[in-house]
Amino acid sequence: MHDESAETAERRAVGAPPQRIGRPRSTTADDAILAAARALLAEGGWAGLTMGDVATRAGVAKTTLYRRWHSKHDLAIAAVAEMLGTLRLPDRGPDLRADIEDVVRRFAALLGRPEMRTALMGLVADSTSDPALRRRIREEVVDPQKRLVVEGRARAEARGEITAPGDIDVDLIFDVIAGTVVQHVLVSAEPASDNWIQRFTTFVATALLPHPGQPAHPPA
Amino acid sequence: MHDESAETAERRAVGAPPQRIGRPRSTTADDAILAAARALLAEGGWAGLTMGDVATRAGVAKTTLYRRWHSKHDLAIAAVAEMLGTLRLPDRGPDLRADIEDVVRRFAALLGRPEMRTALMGLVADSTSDPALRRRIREEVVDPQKRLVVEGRARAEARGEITAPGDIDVDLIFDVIAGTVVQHVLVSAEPASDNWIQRFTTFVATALLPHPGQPAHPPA
Amino acid sequence: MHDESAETAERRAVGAPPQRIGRPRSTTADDAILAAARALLAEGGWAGLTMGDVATRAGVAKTTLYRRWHSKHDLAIAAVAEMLGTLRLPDRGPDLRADIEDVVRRFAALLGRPEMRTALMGLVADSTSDPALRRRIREEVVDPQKRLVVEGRARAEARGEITAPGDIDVDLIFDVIAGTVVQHVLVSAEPASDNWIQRFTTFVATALLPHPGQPAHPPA
Amino acid sequence: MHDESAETAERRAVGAPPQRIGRPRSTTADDAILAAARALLAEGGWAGLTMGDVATRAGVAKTTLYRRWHSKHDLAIAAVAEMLGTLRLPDRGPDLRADIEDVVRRFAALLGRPEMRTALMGLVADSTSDPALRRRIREEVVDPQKRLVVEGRARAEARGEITAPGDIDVDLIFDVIAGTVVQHVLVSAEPASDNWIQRFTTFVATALLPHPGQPAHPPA
DNA sequence: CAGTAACCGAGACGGTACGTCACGTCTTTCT
DNA sequence: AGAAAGACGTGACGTACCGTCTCGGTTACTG
Repeated sequence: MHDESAETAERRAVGAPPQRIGRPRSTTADDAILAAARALLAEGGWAGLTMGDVATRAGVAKTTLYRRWHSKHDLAIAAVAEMLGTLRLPDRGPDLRADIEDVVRRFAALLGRPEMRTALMGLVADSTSDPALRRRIREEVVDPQKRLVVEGRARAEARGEITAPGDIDVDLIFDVIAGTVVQHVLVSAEPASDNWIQRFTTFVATALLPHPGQPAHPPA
Repeated sequence: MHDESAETAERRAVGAPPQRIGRPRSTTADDAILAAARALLAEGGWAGLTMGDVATRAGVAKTTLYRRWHSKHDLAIAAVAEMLGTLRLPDRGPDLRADIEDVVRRFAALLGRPEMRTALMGLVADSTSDPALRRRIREEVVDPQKRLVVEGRARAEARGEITAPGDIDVDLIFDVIAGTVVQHVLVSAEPASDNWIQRFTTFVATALLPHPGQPAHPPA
Repeated sequence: MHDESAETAERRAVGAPPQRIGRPRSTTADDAILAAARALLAEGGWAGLTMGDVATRAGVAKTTLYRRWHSKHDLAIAAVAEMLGTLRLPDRGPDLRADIEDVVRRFAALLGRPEMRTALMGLVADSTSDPALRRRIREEVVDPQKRLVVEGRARAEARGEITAPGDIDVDLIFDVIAGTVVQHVLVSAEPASDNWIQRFTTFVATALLPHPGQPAHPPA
Repeated sequence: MHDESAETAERRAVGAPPQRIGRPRSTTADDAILAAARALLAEGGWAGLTMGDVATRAGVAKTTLYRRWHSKHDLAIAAVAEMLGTLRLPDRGPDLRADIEDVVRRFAALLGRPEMRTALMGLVADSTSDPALRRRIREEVVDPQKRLVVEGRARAEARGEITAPGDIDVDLIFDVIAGTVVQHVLVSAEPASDNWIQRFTTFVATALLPHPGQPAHPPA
């Protein structure tokens, strides 16, 4: 996302000259820009995210914007990544099912925010014919979230719910959860009700822990 | 998709006068336009689908194009719907697992075509901030495919694999299959290998038919 | 203006078969079309004269319209010529000055009608880069009006106001009167008030009959 | 014609800061655009004046063009006004007749240029149904040329050819000269030959200075 | 009285220009 | 050297009108 400023932060951290020559970049601009971008995404969708409008609303020149992010895609990735970075598992969960339910609920809530779903789908759409963009999205947006599945697996193992880590296929579980929630919320366009979350959680938990005595589905 | 001509086709089906007054629309233009649209989608992605280019490549005036479809969205929906309409279950499947595997494989193959994934994601992206578009996509593109799940359930019941139709939640199963395949192929950007298809099929089948004696996952 | 029908009329006049084979043209359509054309010119100016709108308002198909006039220009010429054909000198005038004043007044009144000035200027504008159109306008619209000057000269000679016809240069007088009125009404955009008509008439009459004792201009 | 830049020029003239912030407008673009507009008018008439073609030929983007002039009309007015601004009376004329003859000759020469007559008539035509446009044409194109008549009258008075300024009605004389030349050159479509100029000059001079001893018309 | 030729309405068709908008770059002055 | 301002080239948008064409159907004269 950021290019030079990330580089700058790194240099600063290792003790290199902390200040490049010339006027330093405004520290407040970044936040103002991202906030403006999110607001415009929420209001006008992917097409409403206009570089000119972002600059105007952030009280910043277009030049400043492009100095930090090279394109609309870069800016959108930055905005999305920041929001996704806030996803967390709860501190304590009684069992795997509760952890699954929790992550489904949190992810669905995130997709309920218009700026999130708009940016995410806009990026995915453009990435279908742009391998470089697709790679960046995967690396900076998608893959970091797999930590949730990895952590859930570790907890399940610690609790003794599963015996071998191989019993849980992280990539597959992640695709099932993320894909299904996106499909339900954005394509089927139905709200992620408590009932739906219960049904989906049961579905996933049954696939992972197929205890025979458990009912397959709760009543809808 | 079509507006007036769809209405016409319907009228024709019920036996009303099949020919409206005035010069009839060119019968070849529709196919040429849809073919051109698909070609451009495959070559240039969602942004490459330009009304002017579609018209040029189809050997047709832009006005002709707009006479049939009111917008780029309408055109894309028509192109997508036509491609999706070809999805079929195989004539005979030995069991539910084979039917699941088959539909996953076919859907993944369809998403492997660039014109398909490009149009589908472009539409979904734009629909995130356009409820009317979202509704049309759901009605004309998504919902018709649920027939595959309904038919699979009917077969499973006929075979005695499930005892009550309520054991299979059509909407949920559909969202799981469609969402997961899309996420895997388009977002995670990994090919739908045979191995992956097997693992995912096992996952779904286990959730639906949680026989205790069956291993949860085949070796990756 | 009309092409085939003019030819038909000619044939009829010389006694040739008065009726071509096939269905004869609707006799009411011509008037309806010209009336519609004039109405649209008056309402929307030159740009408001749309072949499609003319057809719609006349309750006629565009085909019918183009069968009679080959282009928008042809149609406008027909509409203008019909209106100009109504210009007449009064039956009796006491002297040359009165005849001049009268023709100025009538021509100014005609140019006061929006459909007239709109069509006339639209045609002249397009004719500046279209010699064929310019020739047709001159022959069918402009030159026929010179009869007014010729007739005025004949009357003046009959009255003894001038001794030789060469004293009055028909083409020049026509250009002075027509051009000045157009310039005043359409370009300078001032109304052709009685006072202005008097001043202009005096100007022309003075140039033609330069009696020394007469004041050059009445008080404005 | 120009909107903001005209305002800027004015500010600059009174000594205010001559440079607004931001990138200044290209100084060469204006001339290139007006030259391209004149060339296209000369080649293709009023219909040949296409905003897209002007931009292409001027080596400029269409947006640049619309940033300076809001419409085809604005652009044409600018082009015409610039050409008309070059009209001058000769430094010294022996008498009123020579001044009249000179201005007629110069104006006829100007109308002989296709870009001039095309733009002028195109504007006048469109102005017949657009009062705002008509007003702008009068103010920016027509009225400034009345200075020629005013100056000619001042000279005639200085020479003693006329005793009172009221003997020459500026507006009327202007309409007569401008209107007649336009009518002759553009509508009657005859060249402004020396002979015609002499005859018309005599006509005007006779009306203004009706000396009895002078022959009314030279031999044609 | 059937043919037939030209008419009529409706409207689709290829083409061309319109004026607007967003992108991402460039060019200026100021800090 | 960063920042604000805004002009710049590019290219797509969806609309409107032109003049042509292609239908089904309607008159009249003609053989």
